[in-house]
Amino acid sequence: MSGPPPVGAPVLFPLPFDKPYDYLAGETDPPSPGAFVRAPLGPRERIGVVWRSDRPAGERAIDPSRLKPLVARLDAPALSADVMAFVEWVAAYTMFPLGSVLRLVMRGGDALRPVKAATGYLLGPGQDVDAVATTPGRRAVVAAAAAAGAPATARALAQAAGVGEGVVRGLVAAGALESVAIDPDVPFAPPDLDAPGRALSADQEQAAARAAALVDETKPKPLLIDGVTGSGKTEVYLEAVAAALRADPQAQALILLPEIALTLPFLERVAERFRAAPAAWHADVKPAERRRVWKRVADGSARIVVGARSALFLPFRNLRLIVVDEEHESAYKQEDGVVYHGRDMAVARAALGRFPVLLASATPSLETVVNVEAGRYDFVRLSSRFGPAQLPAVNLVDLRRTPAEPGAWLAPELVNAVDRRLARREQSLLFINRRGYAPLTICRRCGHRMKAPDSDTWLVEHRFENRLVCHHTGFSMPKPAACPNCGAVGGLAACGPGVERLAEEVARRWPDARSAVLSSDTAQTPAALQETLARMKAGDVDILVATQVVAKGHTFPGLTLVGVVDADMGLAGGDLRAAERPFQLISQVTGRAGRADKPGAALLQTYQPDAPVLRALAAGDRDSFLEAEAEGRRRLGFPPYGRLAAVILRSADETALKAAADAHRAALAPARDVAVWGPAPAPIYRLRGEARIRFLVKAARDVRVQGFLEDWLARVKLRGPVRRTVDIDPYSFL
DNA sequence: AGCACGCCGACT
DNA sequence: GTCGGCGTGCTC
Repeated sequence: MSGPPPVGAPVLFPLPFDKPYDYLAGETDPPSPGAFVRAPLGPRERIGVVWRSDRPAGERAIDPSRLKPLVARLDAPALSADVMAFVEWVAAYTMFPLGSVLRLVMRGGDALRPVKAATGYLLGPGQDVDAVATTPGRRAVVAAAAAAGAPATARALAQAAGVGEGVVRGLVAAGALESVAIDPDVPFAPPDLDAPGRALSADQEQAAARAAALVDETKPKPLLIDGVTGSGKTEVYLEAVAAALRADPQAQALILLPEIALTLPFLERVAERFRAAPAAWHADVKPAERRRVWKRVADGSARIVVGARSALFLPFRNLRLIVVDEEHESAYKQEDGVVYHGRDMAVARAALGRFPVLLASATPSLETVVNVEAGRYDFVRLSSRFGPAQLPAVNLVDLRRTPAEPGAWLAPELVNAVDRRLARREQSLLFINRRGYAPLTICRRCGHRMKAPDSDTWLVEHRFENRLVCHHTGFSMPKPAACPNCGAVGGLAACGPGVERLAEEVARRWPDARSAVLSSDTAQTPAALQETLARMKAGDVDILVATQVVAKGHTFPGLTLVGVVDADMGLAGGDLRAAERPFQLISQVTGRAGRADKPGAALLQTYQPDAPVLRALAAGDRDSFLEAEAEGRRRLGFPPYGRLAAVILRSADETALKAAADAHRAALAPARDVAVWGPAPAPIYRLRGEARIRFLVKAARDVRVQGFLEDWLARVKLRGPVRRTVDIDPYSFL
């Protein structure tokens, strides 16, 4: 039998495969790259994506007789060439399999399964609406149905009209509303691009114009929007979003935020600016809404997406702008599964798509600052605060000279400062970046420190729940009455302060003040968190005790004092950003004070008042801090002046782990401008029952470290129960 | 990721 | 003698 050769289609699956598999496609009208298809894989069928077929012919070593035909083509918009190119780039950069990266794109891919229709309602034709719209509630529903212009669900109508669903059903029964089958994944309302934004200052106006002008460039550079807290970065980049969407009626824009900053008030702010709710994508979005967002991003009708880092992998049809807010946040680093940095991937995504990316921060990362200095990024600076607010004066409290009383954590100077605020009816914020009651529990009798059973981590007491919790693995246990080591009863003592313990001290010192605690803890629901924030904003809280959940874009008009209980936190860590992070965190927190017409003050308690980080903070001198920090990293050849990658070996079997580490060491071949440190035990050696050993690869900036790693790791055969992961540009060294 | 195949311990 | 542990390898 002869004839035209069978038409093959390479299909990539959302599985840890590093290449697509080939299938037989129909000879007429074969599916084009990006199409979603169902194909047999082993004993079952899977959904995959038709991938680009530009691989060299030699790679297709498979016997053509083994090719199976595709089962079906799915009725979904094809993945854009942009997204496919991004998947390939991320896989190559992070050294994770191509299919694992595709999997990130297909999370929310329930949207590919057919859903049963929902019931929508619209005003029945020729009905005497006035006759049945007899109550205010009914009239409101009729008005909402008329305003919707398209069939809407009973729930949407009831919500719009501010009544219960029963009212809607009543109108249906009365024949005023007609029911039709609709897609349950209702489209997002289009943004109103003509709606005026907030009034802008001259500074903001200029920055917004710079950002908006990038939309017309064919190969725009990333733009850093550098401005102190309260300088109005959000207004600026929302104008750029408007410009991008106006320039192209199909364009989509993505605003990335660290998960923790992605709050309802922020979404409302975007909704207010564009008179339409944006699509939101973060961990708390429920499955049905995820499906809706995914589908509407894929068909291009969701034009503004606000999301956490994983939103980068949504199947945008025509993404034309990305904003990375709080660019410096380490929360952009994804540590599980495919390891990537959201900010860096956003920059790559924009470069591949040749569209602008805006990085916004009050305390830009050193990486970004260096990119600006090297001319790879542009920047605009918003120097003055909008309105009358002034930056707080920052003073250090030297705990060596004026310590807190035994069993307390607030030094006299800070106590007095709070007293003065209370007398003036102003608000204070006490910041401590430690959740729980006490970071360490120790037996007074034998000195035993309470550890997680399967990890080398301290257990943190949470007094509300009376449990000991590991903040790294989530392990928790009831607080025992007796020491598990020596059996002494009642000897377990809390060591050091956590947010709960500080709240206890506040309640003891100022029993008549209205105080509140803000922490991202399991004991607090998101709703409770929002409520506390609202009370703080309204001035109904005198003293707020908070962890870093507060160090984000909230504004508290009555706040005039920020006390940082332990400004030394993080200074001692063995990590290369040890100094940078507290600087950013403390700058953000002190940025809370003095938003309105009252000048604010910040007091930082420290045992190391001479540390460069703290001196820079007290002097309000970000640039000299960054300069000192840059110098240190340059000397060591660390990022951003050099490249860093970590290779982590994990196993429950320590003998096998050590053997694997030795094998890796032995397989090393010297390479130009590359140094490999290790094997060394990871700082937390045991985690979740696995021991971890780490190599650190340091390379010059112009070395492709991935190539070095590929060569090296290919020479080591992984044996037995040892797992290996590669982390390009590691952040946390844990 | 699943799922099957394959070679060593305690059970109806 | 088998059931089943999960290490290893494959899926076009």
